[in-house]
Amino acid sequence: MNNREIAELFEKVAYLLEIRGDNIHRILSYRRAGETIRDVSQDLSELHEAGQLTSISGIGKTLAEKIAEMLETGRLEFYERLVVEIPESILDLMRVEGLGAKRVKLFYDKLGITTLDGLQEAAENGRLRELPKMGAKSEAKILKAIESLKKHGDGRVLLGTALPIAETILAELRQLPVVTRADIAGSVRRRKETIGDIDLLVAASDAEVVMDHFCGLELAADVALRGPTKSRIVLDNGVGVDLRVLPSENWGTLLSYFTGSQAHNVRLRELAKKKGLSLNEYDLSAVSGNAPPILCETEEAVYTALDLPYVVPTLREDRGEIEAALEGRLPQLVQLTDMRSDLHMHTTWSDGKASILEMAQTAQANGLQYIVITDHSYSLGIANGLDASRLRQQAEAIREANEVIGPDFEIWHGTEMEIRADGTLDFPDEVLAELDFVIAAVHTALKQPREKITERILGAIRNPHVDMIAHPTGRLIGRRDGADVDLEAIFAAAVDHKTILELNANPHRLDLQDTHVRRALEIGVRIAINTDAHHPDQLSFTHFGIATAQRGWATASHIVNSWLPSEMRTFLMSK
DNA sequence: GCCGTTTTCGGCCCGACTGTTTTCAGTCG
Repeated sequence: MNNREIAELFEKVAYLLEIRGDNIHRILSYRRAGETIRDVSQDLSELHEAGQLTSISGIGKTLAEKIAEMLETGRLEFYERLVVEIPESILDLMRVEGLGAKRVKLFYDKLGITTLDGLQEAAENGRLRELPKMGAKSEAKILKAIESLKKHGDGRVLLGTALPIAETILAELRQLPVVTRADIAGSVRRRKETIGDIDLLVAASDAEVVMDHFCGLELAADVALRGPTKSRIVLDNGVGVDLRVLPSENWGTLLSYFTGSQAHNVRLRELAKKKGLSLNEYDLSAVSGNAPPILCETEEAVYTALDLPYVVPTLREDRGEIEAALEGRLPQLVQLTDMRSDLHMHTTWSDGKASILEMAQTAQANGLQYIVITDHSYSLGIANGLDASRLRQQAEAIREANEVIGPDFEIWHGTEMEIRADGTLDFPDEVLAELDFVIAAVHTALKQPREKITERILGAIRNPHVDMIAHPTGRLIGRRDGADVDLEAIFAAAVDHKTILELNANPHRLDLQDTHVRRALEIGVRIAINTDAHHPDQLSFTHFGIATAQRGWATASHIVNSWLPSEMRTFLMSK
């Protein structure tokens, strides 16, 4: 079993224990273990072999034994015993919004409901309302939630989808005269790669006006709840948007609280507690005595009150940032303004939508100093890939574009060359030698067994002409899992051969992902943040890559795009 | 089930909203 499968099984165990009515803290241990394991970039099997499973925070003796059992046997006896007691299909019911363990258990115990369809039928036939604490309204809500679940799934969307929506709504609310402050909070602010709910905070002299406007937004397909300080609308795509209208004198604690993550908040509260303070969304108050509560108008003030340096939202995941803050070793994270290049983009020569010059001019307007044009190579026929002859014609076109754009900007010539299914490359060394920068990538046969696909990529890394591996796992978030590659081996080889690995900034990819970046940097891999733009507009994807790099604790010195053209040349010469 | 500068026991965050109650349980974040 791999990390993801182990994480999922622990999360299922947590739900089953919850339905069974087990101790809440035991349940949370399993749930947190699942969440933590999703964040671990190293393979659990490696940690197991090294006897280091319990070095993962939240994994103690018992859970380490269970992980070992799953790794060695591919099964978890504890889970198998649980599903004898409670049918596995019941877990589907927990995915219905508004249903938790208590009601799911009630439906099972009293009506024998074990499936989503069974629940829908019972609701349609008015059988749920006969149960204690249930009524017609609850029944209708459940039907609606089932419909939404069947239509939209769990409703997680890409950051690239959620962020523009959040910014649009925020901009509209800011136009209301009563609004004095407005911010995005939650996972959008932390720039998580996928988003469950959009969280917005507003300070206003009249909450009612804001709520009216919010619930009446054209985007709102449905108003899920409406209170004096909190409302929630649901959009056509199934995404929920929560709005809280709150006072501004304690904006710092509010923004901090609603930005999360929950795990980070828990750590902050523990720190507060050790100082004899209680931290909630409203203030920091003394646990005993009658000192007046501390109001924080800024987040900086919250961290200062806890004797911590400010922790930026992209780090707030309880992945060691609290410890680093306490010890004064928070990283100086890479910023958008550090970027001087984009090393991966396409033009009309292959499957891009704009000319070399259009891409270059947009990149220059975005503040870059140089770019590399990297159209596809010929075996990716679907993308109109270039053969050696067209590649040489393109070299001429790039020379011409350089003349037009003038001396303040450089257009380099490169390729995004296929690593074919058999591991061979699309161009021979003598063709690659003519290029300024060579990317190699896999786009096909991503389902190959681990050893085979890993060896394909390792082969490319070992080729002295290959400067970078693009989107190393090939994942498309929510659509396609990445290839089963041995990233540890790839990171080690990338260091040995001075091969750059890409953090692809396209919001569908974000590959390497944040946890991979973190691990790669520990090993000493050089990372590039590139847009892989197929259109000038997509050159603005860089900020998604920056956010992901920050979530991977990257500083400017880790990111090769911070180098001057001359520095990059020197590096490439040294390979 | 985890964890420890209150360390091997006893904590483990807590407030808003809804629907069903007649004072609160369930769910969510």
